[in-house]
Amino acid sequence: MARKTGSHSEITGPKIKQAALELFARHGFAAVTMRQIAARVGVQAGAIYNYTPDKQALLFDLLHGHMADLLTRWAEEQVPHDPVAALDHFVTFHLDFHIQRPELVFISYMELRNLTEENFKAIEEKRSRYEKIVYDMILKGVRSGDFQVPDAKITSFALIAMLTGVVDWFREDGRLSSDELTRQYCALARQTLGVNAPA
Amino acid sequence: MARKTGSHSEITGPKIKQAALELFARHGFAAVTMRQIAARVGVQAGAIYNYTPDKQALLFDLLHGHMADLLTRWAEEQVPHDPVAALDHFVTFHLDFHIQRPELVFISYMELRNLTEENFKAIEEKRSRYEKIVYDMILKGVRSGDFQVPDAKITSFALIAMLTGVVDWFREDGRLSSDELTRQYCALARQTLGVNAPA
DNA sequence: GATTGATCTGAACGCTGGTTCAGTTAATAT
DNA sequence: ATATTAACTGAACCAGCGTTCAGATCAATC
Repeated sequence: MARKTGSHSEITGPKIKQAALELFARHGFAAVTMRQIAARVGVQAGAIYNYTPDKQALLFDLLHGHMADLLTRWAEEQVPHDPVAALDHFVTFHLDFHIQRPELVFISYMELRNLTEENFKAIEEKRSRYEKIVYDMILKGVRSGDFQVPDAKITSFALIAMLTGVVDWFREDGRLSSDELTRQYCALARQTLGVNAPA
Repeated sequence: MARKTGSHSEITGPKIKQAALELFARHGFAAVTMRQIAARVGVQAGAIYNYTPDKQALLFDLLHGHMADLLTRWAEEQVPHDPVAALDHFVTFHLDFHIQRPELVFISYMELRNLTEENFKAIEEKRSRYEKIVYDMILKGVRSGDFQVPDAKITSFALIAMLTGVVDWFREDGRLSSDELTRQYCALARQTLGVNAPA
């Protein structure tokens, strides 16, 4: 046997990415073998190398695509000028985007150390760009007097951490709908940033 | 050659744990080999098996010890009755404890999936106990009217995430001292929990 | 200073890992 | 129908894995 009936690169390629994503998320990059990925696609291990130069590239493509997607989507957003409205908008966007891709979020945090140095830098650069967006947003609100925080930098980290941490426990079929979740977190974020805080 | 000069189990044992901790934190459990751990201790791989039955136990001991330590320390704390003071006290304790053990915190989150099911349950049980402490603290403050939050459960997750996230970026030799950090986060946590929020 | 037990070496075991590639088959174009 | 190309198999390669263990050496005791 060799080529399978109905085999197509437009099919197999994405299938491999998806299989790799799921397995990396569940067991971790280092613990997953090329043969496991292949088995999930229904193919032999060697076939994967028609689609990726090596295992490392498989991981990098996932992470890089994720970050690129995040930045592109944000760039397409129409951000309100009012700082409080902008905060709500960001919280909604961030939760929405991350909740839809729990596995990618997971491995983007967990598997950074399994990247080569060069690949790591590429991801880190994009991550910093995103963090700067949050930082700038907070700074703007602080300057306008809408936000009141002990330290803008710390608060930006804290905000991202508390938002992104949602993927650790949120389930679509759980107690809260994603709409409710967003509403709750908008309120929580406002409090954290000291909206309406006593002067 | 066989036994090394100056070899002692009281020395080698802890050294192995420490080496495993550092390497697991840096490269991930699955990516670290017994030979790497041994090399760092200055010993052959076989010698490790005088101190641990296998690699899995090495990981579990680290995680289990960490969680046990956390719960024990907290049990020794004298928690104030006033909800706001209790919050400050918790934030201080949590940051302090976690900042002193960044590697353990790291692997306690990252390497859970590399535990056997049985070992995982043991850790998870302790983790839940800790989360319940936070949840109860928040609930108490909400009932007394000192805190105002959209949802106590969500807020407990958000609080833990934003506090624990500190180990991702905090460095002892950075811009902030750990004292300043604690102060900032106490203020931030108060805001997040809606202390002094308008009714 | 001889004996004994704790501590470690060094080599080996069986297995599995990522990766390669010559060969085979399905799809496509002629 | 035939030729060509794209997709995949299956087997192999070798390095490295966790783990074991007989034997060597040091430290402690008497």
